[in-house]
Order: sequence, then C-alpha cells, then structure tokens
Amino acid sequence: MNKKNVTFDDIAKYTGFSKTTVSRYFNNPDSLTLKNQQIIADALAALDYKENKVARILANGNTEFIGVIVPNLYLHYYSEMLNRILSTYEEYGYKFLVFVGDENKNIERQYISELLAYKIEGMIILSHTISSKELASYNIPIVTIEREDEYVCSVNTDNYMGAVQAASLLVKSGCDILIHINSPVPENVPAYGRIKGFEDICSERNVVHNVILTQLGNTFEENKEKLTQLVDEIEDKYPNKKKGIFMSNDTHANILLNILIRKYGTLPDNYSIVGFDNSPISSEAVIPISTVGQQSELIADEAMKLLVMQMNERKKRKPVPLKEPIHKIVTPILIRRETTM
Amino acid sequence: MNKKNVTFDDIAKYTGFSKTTVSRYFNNPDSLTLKNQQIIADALAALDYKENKVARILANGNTEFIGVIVPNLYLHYYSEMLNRILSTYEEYGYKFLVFVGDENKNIERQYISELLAYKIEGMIILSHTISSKELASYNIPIVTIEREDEYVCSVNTDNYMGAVQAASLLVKSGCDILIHINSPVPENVPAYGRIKGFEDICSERNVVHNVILTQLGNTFEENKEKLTQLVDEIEDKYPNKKKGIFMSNDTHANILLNILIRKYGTLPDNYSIVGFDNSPISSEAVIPISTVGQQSELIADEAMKLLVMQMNERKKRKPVPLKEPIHKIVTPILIRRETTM
DNA sequence: TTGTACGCGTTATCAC
DNA sequence: GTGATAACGCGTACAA
Repeated sequence: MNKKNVTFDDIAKYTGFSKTTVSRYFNNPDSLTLKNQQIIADALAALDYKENKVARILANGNTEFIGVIVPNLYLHYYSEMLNRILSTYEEYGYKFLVFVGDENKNIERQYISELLAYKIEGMIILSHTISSKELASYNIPIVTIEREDEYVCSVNTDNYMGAVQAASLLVKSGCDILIHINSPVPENVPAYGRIKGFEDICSERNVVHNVILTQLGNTFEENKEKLTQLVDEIEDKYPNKKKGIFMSNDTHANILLNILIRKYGTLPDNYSIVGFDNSPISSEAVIPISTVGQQSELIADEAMKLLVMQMNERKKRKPVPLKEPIHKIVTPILIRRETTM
Repeated sequence: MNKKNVTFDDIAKYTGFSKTTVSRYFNNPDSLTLKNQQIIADALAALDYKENKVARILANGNTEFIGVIVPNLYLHYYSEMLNRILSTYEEYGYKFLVFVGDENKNIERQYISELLAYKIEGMIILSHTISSKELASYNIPIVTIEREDEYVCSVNTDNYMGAVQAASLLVKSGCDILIHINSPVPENVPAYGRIKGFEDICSERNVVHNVILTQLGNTFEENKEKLTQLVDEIEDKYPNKKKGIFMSNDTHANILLNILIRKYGTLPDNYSIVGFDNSPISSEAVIPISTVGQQSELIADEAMKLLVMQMNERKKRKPVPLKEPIHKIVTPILIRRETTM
C-alpha cells in the first residue's frame, strides 16, 4: 500500500535494460526484438507496473485533457450534450475535465485558468458567460456549441432551418395563424435563428403570424403562470382560428400542452404545437409533442473533430493557426408526433 | 504563442531570487518579507506567469483529481447527481475527470486504470458494473452512490423510509389497495429498500397490497406498452377499489399517469400515484405527481466529505485505513402533489 | 529569510 | 536495437 510505485527504473533494473528501452516498449515497441518485448512484458506483470501519465505529460507535454464548461445539467439539452461529448472518449481517447459554470464571469475565468494550469489541450464551451473574443484570447484550441461564436470555432444546430421546418409543419397541419413564443434572444446567438427563420418563412408564404418575445421566468411555476396568461391572450385575440404554436423548447411546449389539456381535457383540434430539442419530455408528454430534434451525437462528434484538428495542428513543428474560425452547422431533424395532426 | 512557458526559473532570474523562494511565494508566502512578496508578484505579472500544476503533481503527488464514473446522463437522476458533484468544486477545490460507463466491465476497468494513471486521489462511482469488492481492491479512496457497496464507503438514500412514506401517503389518501410496481431489484442494492419498505409497512398495517416485480423494458415505448397491460390487469383485478400505486421512479409514474389520462381524460378519483426521485418530470407532468424526493445536493456533499476524509488520511505520514467501510444514509423528502389528493 | 541540490517518472536526443 | 544523459517544472530537505 505505501510501497512506492514501480517505475521504469525498477523494470530496467529487473530486466537489465535501460529506462529508455522500457519507454520504447510502450511508445515504439517495434524497435525492440520480439523476445525483448516479451521480457519486458513479463517484468511489467511481475512487478505489477502501473503507468504514470503525469510524468509523461511533464516530459512530452501531451495531457490528452480537454476542458469542458457547461452552464448546468438541469436542462436536458446540456446533460445530453455532455453525455455525447464524454462518450467520444472511446473514439478519440481524450479525457474530460468538467466544470459547471454558474453565470459568473470571474468564476468561469477561474475555471479556465484552473484548466490551463492542468495543461489541457483544448476546450469545449457550452456556457454563454464569456465572450468568444475573450475565449479566443486564451490562445488554445476551442470549440463552442450553440452560443455566440464570432471569434472561435463552433458547432451549431441550423436553428433557422429548424424554425422553417416547424412552421411548415404547422402550416401543413392546417393552421390559420402561426405563433412563435420565445424569449428575446440576442441576434449573435445561434438560437436567434429560430425567431428569424419563423418570421422569414411566414412572411415569404404570406402566413398570418405573431412572434411573442417575452421572458417566461426562471422556474417551472413562473413559466406556467406566464404561459397561462399568454394562452388567455391568444384565445381572446384569435378565437375562431386554428392556432399553430412553435415553442422555443420542449419544456415550454409541454407546459403549454398541459395547460390546454387541463383546460379542455385534451388538446383541442384548433391547436397544433411544435417544440424544439427532442428532449425526453417531448415524447413522454401526455400527447407526444412534435419537435425539432437536435442531433446531439453528431454535434458532439463534429465538435471533437474540429477540436482534434486544431490540437493536432498545434503539435506540428510549424503550426499554422486558422486564419478564420470554422463554424459547422448541423441540420436538425423534424419529428412529427401527435400535437400536429 | 510558441514561446515556451514562463517558469519559476524565469521569475527567479528576473528577480534575482532562487526558484525556491518563488515556490515559497506560492506555498508559504508568510516566509517572505512583504516587500519581496511584492517584487515576485510584480515579476509574475510582468512575465505573465501561468502556473503548471502538472509539474507540481509530479513533485508532490497531489493531483486534486477525483474520478467519476456515471452509467449515463440520460436519466435525470444521474445528471442531477453529477451536477451536484461537480458543483462541490467551489467548496472542496477538487477537479473531476468524468467517464460515462456503458455496462461493460472491461471498458469500465479501462476507465479506472486510465484514472489511476492520472494519479487521481479518489473516485466516486455511480455505475453498477463493477463489484464493490473489486473496487475496494484498487486500494484508493472510493465512495459509491446508490449501488451495491459492501466493501466500500457509500452514500445512499434511505429507500426503505422513502417507501414507507410513499405507502403511508397512499393510505392517507384513502386507498383500499396498495400496489408497488418495480423491476426485480437485487437485495444488495439500496433501491431494494423500496420494495422491502413497501411490503413491511403494508404488512405491519394490514393493508391489502400487491407487489408487481417485472421488467418494464428499456425504452419509453416498451415501458408504455407494458404499463398499459398492467393497468388493464389491475383494473380487472380490483374494479371497485381505490388503487394507490407506488411506482419505482418518476418516469414510470408519469407514463402510468398519462395512460390513465388518455383513457379517462383526467386522473380518476379511484387512483393515487406516488413516484420516486423528484425528477423534473414529476412536477412538469399534466397533473403534478407526488414523489419521494432524493436530496441530491446533500448526497453529493456527504459523498465528498466521506471521500475527502479518506484522501486526507492517506496524506498523513502514518495513514490509518478504515477498518470498516462507512455507509451514510440520507433521508428522502416526501413531496405531496396532486396525484395523491 | 533565502539558497543549494536533488527527486518526482517519463520522454527526447544523440550516441553506439 | 539499445543506452546514457539531459530535459520537463516544481517541491523540499538541508544548509546557510
């Protein structure tokens, strides 16, 4: 237990080889004879050698660490993305140091400097707290996901296309008036595409529409209360129309659905609803909710590819930094369920 | 960019002090005069020094890393626990290397050896794949959460008490027959307490009851189909009774609720439902579901305390290992909502 | 209060 | 194919 760890030195003494040869057994085994490989393999087993990657990092600088900052894991979107990111370990071998950001710039800066102190090779940022300009200044490979990304590489869902798909589905399901409920999203955030796409397609097709941008609140109860109000307003305003409502996400779509179900016992025929994200709640709702599904696995994989590319470039003797950040776009998939019949 | 990092050596040369003094500035600043502290502080700023914790680890052995293995992040319970664990960074300063286990022993063993190679100081295990006996054999501080834990320290919810609370609530809400639906859980897993507690309290109070242990399937659709069958069977068997159903978790409770709502337009008066976990779905369901809430923040904190204790013991010159693993129990909190009125 | 010298465990360089 | 030696950057006796 308190016996010191077995090192290359011990293996070297035990076998009569040098440390160098032992090292080569791991990093370039072909340079040893098969026989000698076996001798070392036996010694490693006999002495129960355990590798020490910390020492290797110090010697060659490759930590195989990637830092991740997520805003929270309450929202299914983030836990799902983290899940997919962590699962890329099988393919890429990078280990992840994960922090949960809490909307405070200085604390997040502290996370980043902690990450840098551990010589991470790159970062994946999902939190919105720190500007891409500042992120870029850290001068380390970075990929952001679904956030402001002017100065850094990023992977985003094609929110604009998602909104177009959602609106089209609502039109197809026979709605007279299309409504989009969202919070006021800054234009430089990818999710703004949901608003823009909705407005553009409705205008283009001459569909009567209404974009309601309002803060729904931070808790489930606040959301519910605010949406209950909105339903009343909408029913006042469009009493005899078939209403197609595109919600900014599935959680809100579900709250809306539940409000209607408790009011009418079911989803009335003159309502259609589409959510966004394809969170579990969308399929687990009383009436499964149609939604714009984000391809989280693909997004995570693209993010890793983009990051690995940058990290590999850095390891070259003559690294050529990207002139322009690369922004990848992943198309969402429309999922038709029972709320758009 | 490709200029080498600034080290203590550079600071030493710049200030005229030795590396040792610079090191002390960080680890024992009081041993320097205020004036010299300032000189070094200025030099650090002037040269833009960035600390290198990898080197520190190699020198003193303290990585401040904790390895975490979660089975998945699809289930809200796990993402919530991970969230709470990661959030303890503010209090304890430990960094987390996170792996998602996928039910494969060898892959998880590989995760563990990877973690050990990075000289983590301890592990928090939520996955069920590897036995506590094997975990204990790694001879490193470990805490498990809500899983088989015979040979290692653990923090678990008081599942037995949770079931007792749930059953009592169902009795209080006037049910004639109490039903518990769960999968066949091994007796050495904490969640078995839900079955045992339910049976014990029902027997003790002479309440008519029925424990249905059956595999509900792995997907939402399978769950739904199986539960639809079960509802039919239950209604056949207990047609004129008020049924109190204690589900093994909120996801299943919600599916049951939705089946009933789609069948009757609302939750019939002769049904009461209680779930387990207090996942978001329980409050976001059409009819908010009563549930046994796990105190995730408290659980995470107890786990860290237990782990930190073991890790600190290890750093003493004469560590005294625990004779017996410590098992902490956290009481769940019954949350009454509208499904038990 | 400050400095010297060495150790931590591996990899890289250059010989042979 | 193999080995000696010097990094890598920091911590820590021990000395002064």
